[in-house]
Amino acid sequence: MKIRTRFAPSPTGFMHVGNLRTGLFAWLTARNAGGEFILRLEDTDKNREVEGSANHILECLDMLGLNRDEGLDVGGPYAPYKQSERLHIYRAWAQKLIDSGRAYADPYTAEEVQAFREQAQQEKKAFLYRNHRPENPRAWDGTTPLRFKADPKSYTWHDEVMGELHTGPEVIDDFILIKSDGYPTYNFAHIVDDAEMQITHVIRGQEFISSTPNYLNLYEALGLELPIFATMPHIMNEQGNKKLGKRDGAKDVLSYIEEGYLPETLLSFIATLGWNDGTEQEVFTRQELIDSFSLSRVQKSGARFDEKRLLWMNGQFIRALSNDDLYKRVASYWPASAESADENYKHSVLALAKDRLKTLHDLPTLTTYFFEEPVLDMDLITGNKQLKKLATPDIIAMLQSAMDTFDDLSIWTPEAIQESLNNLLDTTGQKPGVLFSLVRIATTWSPFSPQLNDTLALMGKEKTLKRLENTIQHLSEA
RNA sequence: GGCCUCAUCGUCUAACGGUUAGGACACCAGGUUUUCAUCCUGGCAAUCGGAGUUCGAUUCUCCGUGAGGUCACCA
Repeated sequence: MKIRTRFAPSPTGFMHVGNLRTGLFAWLTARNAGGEFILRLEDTDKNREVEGSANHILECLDMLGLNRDEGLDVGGPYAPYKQSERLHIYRAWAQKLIDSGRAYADPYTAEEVQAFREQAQQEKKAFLYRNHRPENPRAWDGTTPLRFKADPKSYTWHDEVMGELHTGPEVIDDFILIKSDGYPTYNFAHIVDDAEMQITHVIRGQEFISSTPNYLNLYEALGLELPIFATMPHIMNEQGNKKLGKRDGAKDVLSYIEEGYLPETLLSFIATLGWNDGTEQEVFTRQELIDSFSLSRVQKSGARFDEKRLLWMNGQFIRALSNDDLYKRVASYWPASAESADENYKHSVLALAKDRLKTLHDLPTLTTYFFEEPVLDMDLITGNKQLKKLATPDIIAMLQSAMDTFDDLSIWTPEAIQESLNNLLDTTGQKPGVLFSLVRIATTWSPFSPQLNDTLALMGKEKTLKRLENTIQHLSEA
C-alpha cells in the first residue's frame, strides 16, 4: 500500500519551527517511501483564524521545498482540502454515530459545563463530562454541541516513535464532535478526513498522546481501520523548560530567512533536531534527508532549539554554495552604497567575504568599506594592542612609507602587493602584526577584513592611496 | 491534583547486554608568518538517584527524583 502522510495546520498565525518540523517529518516519511504528501487546512475555529495564514503556510512550505502531491493549493481526488468546505461530510459521518446511538445532543449550557469542571478541579480530579451524561438526551437539532458517547476502556497501541503506549478507561470521555456553530472539532474532523483521504501515517506532536485513546474509541465506533501513529517529540524553548510556542519567543519561520539563513540550513537543522541517521553526519542536503529519513530513528525526548548550532550550520551551507549561487542569494542584502556598483566588482567582494558570512545579513558589515568611504574611528588604533603603544609621528611615518611603496607599484595584484608589503617590513623594521594591522585599519576602518593584500588589490590602487593619505592628514591635524 | 510520556557532556546526539561511553555545536589553547573569519590540531566535558536481573547494565525490571504534555464548543 502506498504511504500517504499529511500536514494539517490550522490558519491561526505564523508557522514556527515546531509546526514546521511536524510537516517536514510527514513530508520526509512520504518522500522516503515514494509515497504521497497531502496538505490539508484545518480551519474549523473561526474565532482563532488569522487572515493570511494559509498563504503564509504555503509560502513556508514552498520556501523549504516541501512539495505537495495533493492539497489545499494543488487539489486532488479528495478535494476540498479545506475543512470549512467539508462540513457536509462531517455531518454525514455524525449522522452515522447518531443513528448507532454513539452521539447525542449536549443538554447543558457552557456555564453549566464550566461549573462541572470547576467542581472536579476542587475535588482535585480530572474533569470527565461523561459523569454528567444525560439519561434521555433530546434529538440533536444542530444548535447545541453534538457529543460522542464514549465507551470507556483500556487501550494499548503502537506508536512508531514512542513504542507501546497504554492508558486506562479513566482518560476516555464524551468529547464534542460538532460545535454549536456547526463546525466540527479537530477531534472529529481529522479522523473523518484522514479516513476519507486514505492517510496511512498520522504524524503529529506529543500533545496529542493524551487524546489518542479517545480517538481510538471513535475509530471503533466509526468502524474505521487504524492508521499508523507517529508522535513527534516537542521542540523546547532555549531554556528547555517549555515546548516551543509563539508565546515564548518562537519565531516565524520566514523571519529566519529574512535574517539571512538559507532554506537548506533550516531544513537540515530542523530535521536533525530530534532525528539522526545513526552515522556521524551532521549536515544533510534535502536529498540526503529524503534518502536516509526514518521514523524509527526519531528521538523520544524533546530537544532544545540551539541558535548557536543553527548559526554554525548556516555558515557550513553558505561555504558549500558556489560563488555564483551565493551571489544570486545575497541580492537583497548588499549595503545601499553597493547598489550602483559594478557587477564584477561585487562578485569579487563577495568571494572575499564568503568565508566570513554566518548569515547573509552579515554582508553589509563585512563589505561596506568596499563601496563607500569609511568613517575614521581612532579607537580602532588606540584600542589595538599592537598599535596603542605607538606615537603618532611613528604612525604617520609608517603610513607614509606604505604610500610611497604602493605608489611605485606598476602592477596592482595581490601578489605584487604582498611582495611590496614584505619589502616594507624590511625597510621599516616593523613586525607584521604592527605594520599590517595599521595599513589594514587605515584603509578599511573596520574591526576586521579579509586578508590585507586581497583587500587592497580589490579596493584598487587609487582608493588605497587616497585612504592612506586621508588617515595621515587626519593624524597630522589632531 | 489525576492520567500519559520522557531522562547520556552546557546543547544536539551515537553506542546487538561487553567501547578507554563516540561525534557535532559552544567554550579554551595552538597552528595557517597582520585583524576577524574559514580551515587544521589538541583540550575541557555526560550515562539523574537507589535497588534488582546478569559473569557483565547507558542498555532489561522495579521504586524514587526531575522534566514535559494533557485534563477546551483550540488545534
